[in-house]
Amino acid sequence: MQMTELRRRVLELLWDGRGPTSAYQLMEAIKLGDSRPVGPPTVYRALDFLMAQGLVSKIESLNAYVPCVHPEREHDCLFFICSGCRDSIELEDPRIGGLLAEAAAILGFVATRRTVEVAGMCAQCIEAGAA
Amino acid sequence: MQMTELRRRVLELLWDGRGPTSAYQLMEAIKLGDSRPVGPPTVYRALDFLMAQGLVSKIESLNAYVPCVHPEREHDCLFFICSGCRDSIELEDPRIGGLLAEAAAILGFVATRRTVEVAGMCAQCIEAGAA
DNA sequence: CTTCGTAATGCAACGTTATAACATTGCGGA
DNA sequence: TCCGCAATGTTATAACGTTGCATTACGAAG
Repeated sequence: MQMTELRRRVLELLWDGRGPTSAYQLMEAIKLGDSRPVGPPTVYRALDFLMAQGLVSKIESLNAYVPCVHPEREHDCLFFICSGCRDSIELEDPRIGGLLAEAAAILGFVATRRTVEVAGMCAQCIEAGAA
Repeated sequence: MQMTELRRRVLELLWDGRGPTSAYQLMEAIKLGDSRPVGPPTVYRALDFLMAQGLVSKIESLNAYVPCVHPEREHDCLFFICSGCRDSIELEDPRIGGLLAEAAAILGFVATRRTVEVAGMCAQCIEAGAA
């Protein structure tokens, strides 16, 4: 048993949402959207599942969640988070993963998860003159 | 007016603590240590100040705080966080900053803050057989 | 086609992290 | 002296996340 209605719904909401979405925003959207409201544990379980599948990532510095752009590939996500439009841009750069792996190797550290986030302002928001 | 008694106290507690320390742990330590208890805003304000000075970093994936190892230099912190001993190792690798700057430049993104965290297990904990 | 095991969800309560809004204190300079 | 501002105190509340246990749904073994 895997991709259920609820989990699909959460994933759709993440795709529809503009930018990183918090678990409580998802709860709210579910309550408003279809009928049946759900509690925090339900949403967090769905998110855990989706993250385990590599379909969703958590933006740690926002406590919010985004769909991954390349669910099919092994992903090594790298996020640029704009404080103007509140949206995030996901990139991939294998070189960063390489450097982190190298540093880990020197330390004898076995890595299981990575978080790489850059906060700032995107080109459009700068253009638009958001100070 | 700058480094006050309270702020110094918080910084000392971070240095004394083993590994990343949460704001509420700091509050607790202050309450136990000297006399006067403080509220959450006070601790968060002290942490904000210390982070602005580059003396402290927040580990976003733990919602906890650590003193920076090289407060004097421009720092581009990179953390390895061990799930065994709950401690973190701070490194510097200008090449990672370089790659992030390069990616930002391509996007036209102006970066103001970076978060690079690797979760996993450190050499000692692996040695000690922590599964 | 029933029974059983397990994955998934529902639900209530609680724990943890962080901020808002406003009052108070203390110290330096006009 | 009195004003102004940085820092802190205080209260309440918002936001994020988890524990523990009950219930439902569904597929496989008998």
